[in-house]
Amino acid sequence: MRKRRAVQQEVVHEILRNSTRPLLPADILRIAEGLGRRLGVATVYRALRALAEAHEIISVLIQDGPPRYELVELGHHHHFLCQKCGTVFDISGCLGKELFMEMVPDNFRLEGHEVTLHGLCAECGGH
Amino acid sequence: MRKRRAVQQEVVHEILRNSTRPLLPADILRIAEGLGRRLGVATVYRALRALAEAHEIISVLIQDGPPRYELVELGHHHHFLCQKCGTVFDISGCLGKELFMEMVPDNFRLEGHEVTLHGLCAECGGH
DNA sequence: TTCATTGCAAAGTTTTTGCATCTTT
DNA sequence: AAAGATGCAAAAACTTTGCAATGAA
Repeated sequence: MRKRRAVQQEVVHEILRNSTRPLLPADILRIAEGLGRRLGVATVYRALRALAEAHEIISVLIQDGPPRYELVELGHHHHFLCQKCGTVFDISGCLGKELFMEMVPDNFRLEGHEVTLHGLCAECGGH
Repeated sequence: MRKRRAVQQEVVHEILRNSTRPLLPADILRIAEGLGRRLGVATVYRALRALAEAHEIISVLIQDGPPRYELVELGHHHHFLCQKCGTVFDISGCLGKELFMEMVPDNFRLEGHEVTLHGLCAECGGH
């Protein structure tokens, strides 16, 4: 595995490491700014692409929005989008790959799955 | 419900109706071209937005690509992305909302869910 | 005629790339 | 010095908007 010496790439990685939810490139820029680290947009996108290729992060696609990124080391989990406040929550726990096997057409090979739930979070009046 | 008189919007709707999988705006342009119907890009995007607002179509987000669109009338189902050829297949059948209930944090309200499977399709060597 | 729809081109967003400069080894 | 990382600005990809022309009622 390649060593990641690059200073700014490390900043991106660290920001993702300190987040409890998937982040947008713009979030990363903003957070870096707050930390006093100035990042160029290009650097953020390049770092995200490099990290994604190294399988250290994955992109999370949520309805009607650009991709967000989070660490692979968080492990397999899913997401919940609050339709009111727009927050994306990490959901721990997974029903298991086996369950999805039966959905796959014959002769297809299932490599993975993603589940995105949506509704209202507790804050926004879930109950 | 508003009547959709617009000719070109109807073309977009018809193209979606005749598709067995979710389409990209670019797919729609290309197919329309093949049908001898010339559509402006703007018209396609406007039609898609109008149809989406009328809840006649939904957007389907797949890893690493812009949104694709398909008819709501296809009913609740999920998708399979072939990682080799990039085709997105409609998967009939759903495990049922109940299964996902247990994944939702307390006090959240679950409104819906999406499942995206990925792997290899039969053509690409699933087995 | 009147008003919504359409196409084209301009403008907006978001992401990528070219290139000169700066770092790290 | 060599190789790679970075920032900036230009370019590219994708989507939306302004506006004059068109088409349906």
